[in-house]
Amino acid sequence: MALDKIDRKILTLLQKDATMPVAEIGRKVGLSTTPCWRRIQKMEEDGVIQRRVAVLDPAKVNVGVTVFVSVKTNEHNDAWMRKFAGVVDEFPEVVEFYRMSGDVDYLMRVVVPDIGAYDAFYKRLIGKINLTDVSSAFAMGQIKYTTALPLDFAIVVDDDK
Amino acid sequence: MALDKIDRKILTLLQKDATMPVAEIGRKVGLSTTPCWRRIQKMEEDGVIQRRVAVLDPAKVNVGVTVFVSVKTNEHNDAWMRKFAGVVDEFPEVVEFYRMSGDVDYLMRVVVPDIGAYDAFYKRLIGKINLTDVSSAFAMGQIKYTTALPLDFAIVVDDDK
DNA sequence: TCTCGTGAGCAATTTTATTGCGTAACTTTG
DNA sequence: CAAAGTTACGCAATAAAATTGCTCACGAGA
Repeated sequence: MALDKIDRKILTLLQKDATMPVAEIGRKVGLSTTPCWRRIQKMEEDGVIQRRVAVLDPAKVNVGVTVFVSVKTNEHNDAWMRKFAGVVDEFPEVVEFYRMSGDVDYLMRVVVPDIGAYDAFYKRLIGKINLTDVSSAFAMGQIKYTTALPLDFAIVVDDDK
Repeated sequence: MALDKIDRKILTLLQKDATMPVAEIGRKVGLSTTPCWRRIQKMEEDGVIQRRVAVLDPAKVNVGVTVFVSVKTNEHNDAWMRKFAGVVDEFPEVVEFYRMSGDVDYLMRVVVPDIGAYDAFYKRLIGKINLTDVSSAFAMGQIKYTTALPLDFAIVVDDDK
């Protein structure tokens, strides 16, 4: 599952634009179409590349507002966590959800059109599961957002190129 | 720029899997290839669809740890904000960056291999820009992560279908 | 040196994307 | 009410890209 320099170049390109023809990717990384294609296939099979998706403009689909919701709880057992996860999964407004260390127990990122919609979401959420300590922080603006992960840390075997 | 029910169905599919052939998308939304293709083109031109990207498995590229970094500052001017934004842009580890209301001024999501790498990142960051009040919260696990935005709020004109 | 395993490339072949053209439904206007 | 324009559809042809089969070259180990 190790990635060499060419693999990482390919991934860098695909993280930016997954519509680029394999022939062009090959050209950019110094490979002909076939071996380049095979490398991509392998990375998909290995699960390094999970999927290819369309990224939409949040404002254009009317979810320009991001809210970070912190949750503290007393229920520190696995069953409750699963239930919470299940509930959250039902809400498409929740685009990210983390179990945290430290001060808060869970953190989620929620996208909505405006404050009013957030309030409606909030009511629906607490209707589905009992949450005691919830705190919401509104983002005034998204300065950076990328789906591209840094590849500088990827495991490498042979990296002389 | 309004989206009807068919457009939203198309977007739902493309947000899940952008490799699906247009013919198949058309079949699923009850349209032949051409009009379906034209709708997709239009949404790309309109910027509703921003891009198509490959999504990688964080663990497989060795950035399995997410850290949320909160920043408070006294510098509440536009120039400083731009500088900060510029600095952050240089760091591929920072995948999201928000200007916040309330308690903290900025919030960023950082992905790294481990605590040690986070510390190294932190040192590099504060070497680039003077930050006084920084607080880091580690995620113990990612329970949900999706690039798919909810389409329930999208602006609609004619939605009788 | 011989043989095997790994990657590369060329040249089909198959799949998809893209375009040209004609038709039907709905709207606007005289 | 009908003519004319606009919009969206579908079929069929064309162009582009993905995918596969086969062969060749290189380096490691017997």
